[in-house]
Amino acid sequence: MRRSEIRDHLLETALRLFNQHGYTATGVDLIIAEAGVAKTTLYRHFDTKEDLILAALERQDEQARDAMRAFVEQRTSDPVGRLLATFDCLEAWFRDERFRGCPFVSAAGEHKDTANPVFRAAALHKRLTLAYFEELAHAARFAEPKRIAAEINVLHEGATAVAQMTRTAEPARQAKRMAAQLLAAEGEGAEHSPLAPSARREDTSRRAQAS
Amino acid sequence: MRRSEIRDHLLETALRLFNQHGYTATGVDLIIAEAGVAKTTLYRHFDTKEDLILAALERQDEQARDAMRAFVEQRTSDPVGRLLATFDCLEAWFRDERFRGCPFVSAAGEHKDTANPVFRAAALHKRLTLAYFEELAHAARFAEPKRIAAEINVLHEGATAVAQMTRTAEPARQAKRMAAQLLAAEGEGAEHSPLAPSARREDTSRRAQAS
DNA sequence: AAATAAAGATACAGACCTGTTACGTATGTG
DNA sequence: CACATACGTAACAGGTCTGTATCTTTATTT
Repeated sequence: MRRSEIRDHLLETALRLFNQHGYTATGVDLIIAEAGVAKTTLYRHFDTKEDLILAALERQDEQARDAMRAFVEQRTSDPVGRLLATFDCLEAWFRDERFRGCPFVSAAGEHKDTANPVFRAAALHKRLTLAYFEELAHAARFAEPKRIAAEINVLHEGATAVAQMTRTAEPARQAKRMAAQLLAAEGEGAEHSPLAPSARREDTSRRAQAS
Repeated sequence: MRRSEIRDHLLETALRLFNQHGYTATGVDLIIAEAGVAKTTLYRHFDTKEDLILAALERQDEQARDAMRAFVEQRTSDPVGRLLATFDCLEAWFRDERFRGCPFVSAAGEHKDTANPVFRAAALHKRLTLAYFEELAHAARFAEPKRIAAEINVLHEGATAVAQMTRTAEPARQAKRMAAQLLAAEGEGAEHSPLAPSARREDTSRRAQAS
């Protein structure tokens, strides 16, 4: 194993254990045992456990957002359809047997101080995710893309929290139906952009019923 | 201080510290120091720290649901208005400087195993809260009270999660607007009950804009 | 082949954690 | 008064945690 491979392997192992047991509850001894690596090796790559947590969160952030982007973009090219497809991505996540709630919300729950670097890393991920929703809402030419994105965001967080407690995938579908209804209502107002509004509205309602 | 008073005082202190720093991060030494009691006293009232956590969660569950009931019932007697008033209760919670996210979601985040008693206590609170929404939705004579309650629930959880990360109260108002829109749309269909539908619809849309 | 860098193994320091034990003190009751 | 009960103080047992120090082994590069 080369140096960078070991670092990657450590991050992947830590990520898995953090998601499985939580951040504080996962000791470095467990991490190195599962990774099959000596403690000196871990501390040569990361100065402290907090540094490891931060690196793991960064990696998780990239993985999660890249995965959603890829999932959504290969699903459809319709902007409104992509906004709705994000909920299918959620559903696939909830169906994963390893799903135990949002790692970033849990990180913020274990490090509640807003000045804490772990909290800030978690909050950054949420801002970047929201920015992606804004990107999609902007592409869909909604009159208020920021508001639409914030609404989608609330539905995402709500579905994730409910799924964390119930351990079912249903909240994703429910949130998707709610999103479809809200987006369809947006299309009816006069404030909507003129770009092919009737076609998109039709398309939206179709997606709302399907899948 | 009588025995029951000490127990109450310990629970209140533990509750405050758990919400401030998290469950694992709060040691019993800190709890007894803040409560001004000896360690033997704590362990005479609670066998283990987990028992203390469970008792604290039970207390928090009662307090939170009682507070929401009281808040909502003194606000209005209109069932739909009460469903919407739950979001005002949320907003007041978010405005509290001590707000650091939902303690039950955090508890579930620190004890991710569904067999863990702490997780189960947190999940129970969420089921009871959902039952209250169902009660309100039933009183509002919606055709599908369970679905309505689940939707309100998703919006509550979403607003809470977003507020946890942003530390603003805005998500409560946003979720309330979304709820108002969804509930108003419910009233328009033929599946709605015949009991004074137009009056309630009017009332609902008014609440949606106000406050 | 020698030199250099990285990883493994092991032990341990020092702090912190939960939970217990022993003993003294205050209060109220028979 | 005698006794029971509850709480306080203090020390500590036993474990776990993060992080370090020492030494050996492996692998790569020159």
